[in-house]
Amino acid sequence: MNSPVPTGDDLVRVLATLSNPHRLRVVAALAGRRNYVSRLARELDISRALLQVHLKKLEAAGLVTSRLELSEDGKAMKFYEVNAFAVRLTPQDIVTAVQTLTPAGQAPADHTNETDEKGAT
Amino acid sequence: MNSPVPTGDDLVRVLATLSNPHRLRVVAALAGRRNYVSRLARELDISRALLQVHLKKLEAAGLVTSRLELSEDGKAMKFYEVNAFAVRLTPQDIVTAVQTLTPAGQAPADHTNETDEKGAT
DNA sequence: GGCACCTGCTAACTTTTCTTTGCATGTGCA
DNA sequence: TGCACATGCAAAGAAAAGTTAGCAGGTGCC
Repeated sequence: MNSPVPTGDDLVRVLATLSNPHRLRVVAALAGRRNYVSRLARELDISRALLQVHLKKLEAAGLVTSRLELSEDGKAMKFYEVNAFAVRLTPQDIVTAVQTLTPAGQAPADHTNETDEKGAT
Repeated sequence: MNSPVPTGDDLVRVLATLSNPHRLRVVAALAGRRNYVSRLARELDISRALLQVHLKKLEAAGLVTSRLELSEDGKAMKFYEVNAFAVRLTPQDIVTAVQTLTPAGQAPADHTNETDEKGAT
């Protein structure tokens, strides 16, 4: 894990991710039961391509997790499930979060491909 | 008030509003003490025009309130203060919120100019 | 082989959001 | 009058996000 306590940048990322109706619906759908991409797309009635993009964002924000599995008949299926999370948003929480916000103008670190680096700095 | 319980659309609006570093900083700054536009702009070191746009969004989302006041020396100053709010975000909360989401493709009602309509429907 | 499933990618387009620039108004004061 | 400080707004450009369309690959089965 990166940091046990979410930084301001993390918060921004999570909020940005959840501020989209499609993604909200995806999370809600997965909260019931895990599902694989094609089926979820049919159930939500959106294109698979579109769903894939949203799922990637959700995963990048750490809100869902994917797992590639092989069904009995040998087909590759990517299952997604929601991670447990709980964000509280009050003015005071924001005061705290802002303290760990990357200063304007700088890139807030890319959490896209981060398995688990352990730097010895 | 419109509805005591925030609808899914409200949630999306709030999250979209708070998913911006500038606006997060504004909320944090106002959480300490209320302030007027020009001064706040100087303190946050952003242009007044930019701040104004962000403040409008925050107000539209119901997160801050503005009040035009006249200083002792007669100058008009617009003070902003944060409203108390508390949003909880868990998968389960999202399941609930999604139930009151405007179906895709439709306009989610414009809360921009809403003083306090009381419809007799 | 042809069809029905599954995944993954990207180029291109549309839409939304963000930000700057510039000008308008008003006050008080030297 | 000219300067400092306050507000407000809109046009226009730049950047980011959302969406579609089309292609690739793979498996199993009739």
